Amino acid sequence: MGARKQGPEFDERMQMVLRGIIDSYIDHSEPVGSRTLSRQLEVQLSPATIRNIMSDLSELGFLTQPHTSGGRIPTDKAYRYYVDTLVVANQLPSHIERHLQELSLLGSTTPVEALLQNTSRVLAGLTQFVCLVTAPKSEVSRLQRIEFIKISARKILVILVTKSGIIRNKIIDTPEELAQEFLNTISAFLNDQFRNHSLSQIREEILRSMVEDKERYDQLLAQAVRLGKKAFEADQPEVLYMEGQFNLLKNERLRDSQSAQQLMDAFEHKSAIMSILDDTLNADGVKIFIGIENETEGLQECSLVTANYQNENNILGSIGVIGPTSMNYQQIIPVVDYTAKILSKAISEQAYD
Amino acid sequence: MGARKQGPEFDERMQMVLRGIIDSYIDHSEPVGSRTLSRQLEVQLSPATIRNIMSDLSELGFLTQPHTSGGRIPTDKAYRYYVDTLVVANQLPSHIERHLQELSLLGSTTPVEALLQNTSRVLAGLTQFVCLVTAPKSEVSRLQRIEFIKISARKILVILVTKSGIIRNKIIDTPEELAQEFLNTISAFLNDQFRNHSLSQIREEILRSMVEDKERYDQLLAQAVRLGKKAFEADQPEVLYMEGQFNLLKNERLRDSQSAQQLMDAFEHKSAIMSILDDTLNADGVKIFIGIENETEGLQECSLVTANYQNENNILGSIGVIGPTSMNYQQIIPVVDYTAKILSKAISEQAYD
DNA sequence: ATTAGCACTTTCTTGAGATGAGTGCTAATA
DNA sequence: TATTAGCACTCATCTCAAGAAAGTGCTAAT
Repeated sequence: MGARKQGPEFDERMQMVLRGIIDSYIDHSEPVGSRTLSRQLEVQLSPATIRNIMSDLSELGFLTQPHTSGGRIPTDKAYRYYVDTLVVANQLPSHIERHLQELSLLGSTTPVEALLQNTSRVLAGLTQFVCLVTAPKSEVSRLQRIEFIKISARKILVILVTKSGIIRNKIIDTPEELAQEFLNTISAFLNDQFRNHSLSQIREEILRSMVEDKERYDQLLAQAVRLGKKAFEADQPEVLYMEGQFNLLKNERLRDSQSAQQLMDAFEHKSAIMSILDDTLNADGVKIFIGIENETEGLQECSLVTANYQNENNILGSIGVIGPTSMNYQQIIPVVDYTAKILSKAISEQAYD
Repeated sequence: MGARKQGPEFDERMQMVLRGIIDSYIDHSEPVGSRTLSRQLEVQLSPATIRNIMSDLSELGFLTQPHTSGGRIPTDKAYRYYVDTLVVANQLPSHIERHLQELSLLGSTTPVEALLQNTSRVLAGLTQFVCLVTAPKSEVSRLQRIEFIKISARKILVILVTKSGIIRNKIIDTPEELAQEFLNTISAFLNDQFRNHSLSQIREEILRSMVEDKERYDQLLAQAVRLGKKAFEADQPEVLYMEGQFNLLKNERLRDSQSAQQLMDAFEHKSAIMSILDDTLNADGVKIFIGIENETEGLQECSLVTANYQNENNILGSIGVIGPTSMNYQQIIPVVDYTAKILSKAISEQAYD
């Protein structure tokens, strides 16, 4: 004991053992013991040696023992190390690639909403986990067209089309009746003024002009700004497509009533999940959250693998997969990555110019 | 034996016992035996007598025994008899009534879609079962307004607003570029022609005029019919709002992996469930499907309680609750009934005139 | 017609081995 | 000095038997 300076050192053989344990646990979902591992490893190591190494790994916090005997399982820290340095992402199997490419064949009249939902569904089916897709953020979506349609005396339907292909409907009340003619003038004005601006930008500009131009309003401008304000108000919650919640119930580990309940509760709080995804929006490539790294209650026995999708101009939203921490990262990572790329491509082609 | 003519007769006491068993089973979800029941029943009957009656009820197909001993449970037939003749629907508890009334306070700018989804969510929360709400059938929905918006050279956004408040967006391709001016003329024409007609009616009329007027088309009419055909085509699947799928997992009986899996599979096939709901559209009041009466695979250990909602003119769609066959019908029936009425009221107020 | 009594079933629970996989430690080995 | 064999020990799981609880059908008494 006194000979060592600061706990066991982390050499190559330790890596091998750790990788072996994680691989085995990912495959079989069962604690792995020294004897079993000794048989599986390519390098010849006796169970006793492996036990020593395992003991060191436990001390370093990479392994735990569910029971005093009965093998060890990787900790979240181990998975983190695994995905950061050990894992080499697999080649994407061709049948999966083909499957995903169908998404991009959906045809140009498919609404973006359907495209997103389909992506979510396909990805959930392929991974057999829970799949998430956020709709393009209205923050960055640029205005393609806005239109007002009078549907009754004091109700106006607002149609808002963004460059990224999102179509939003909204009904607004007006204090007095406005003629359709007049509405057309206003929408023409707004289109002219704000086309290609991002929605959040537009909101700001409208607010600003309400303050600045307060006195020198003419009738039209006043109405335009007033309607515009209502029309662009971000009062609808952002949309999150979620599919395959039931897949997780197939997982033994997560099925005991307590975890299951927690999970389902977590899924009901879409806003919490959405905010995690939003936090990844500036990151590039695939990002992974393992176990306790997820702050959301109920997801702490799960891992989340996310990636962003984008058009030529902006990062629009993100996709994600939630599965057990012992998911097969080697497979999932390239699948998520590729899906994001396919979706980016599809949504770019969809965009209106 | 020889004395009785055709099996046991069904007298009042038998009814009492049957009701007692069902009530008890609904409460505790556990097979009920003669001794237990004897203690619970108001009328004094010895366990032995009850055993005799139970034996008769078994013979008549109202009870089964999961094991040779260990009490009996009601069959689907028993539940059917129960809801048909024994059950007296409870008064709606006031806290539930209050809860539901909030739905009608959602304000007139709430899109109908949000109203439906909210209804589904609230009902799922109240019942702790799965709740379904179908969107108003396009068959019966009457046209309020149609509008074409050109969003790129060969793409047109169709906005279709129905009297019942549904707003549908759709993108159609056109072979040649059409000016917005021209589109306005066409939508004016279509609005004039078809306002207040039901969508299915419109579809028919368009098809008819395509055949009849084949030669004497003028340019405008031809385009109007062509665009109208695409715009009114029923190519989007009808929408079904489903909430609370996870609630069923709380139910012991349905949680074993097999049933759970089947259930989840059933929920994935929304179209099948939708068609059940559609079949109830001409029925009045609350309708109940018990266990094997559900033809849909996977729902055969569940009961479905449905009711329709409507506006002044038409039955629009239906709502439903799916729970275990041993659900508390006395409570659920009035809840579903009342919810349908609230929804009818809310949606009528929403309608555009 | 109803009920008490009784023998018999069946499930569930409990506790006592037996089994198997794994562990830590020590001493022997290369 | 690093590795390995050996050994005693731990723990979860399986099996089995025995007993308790609850229920059933049948028969005979009321």
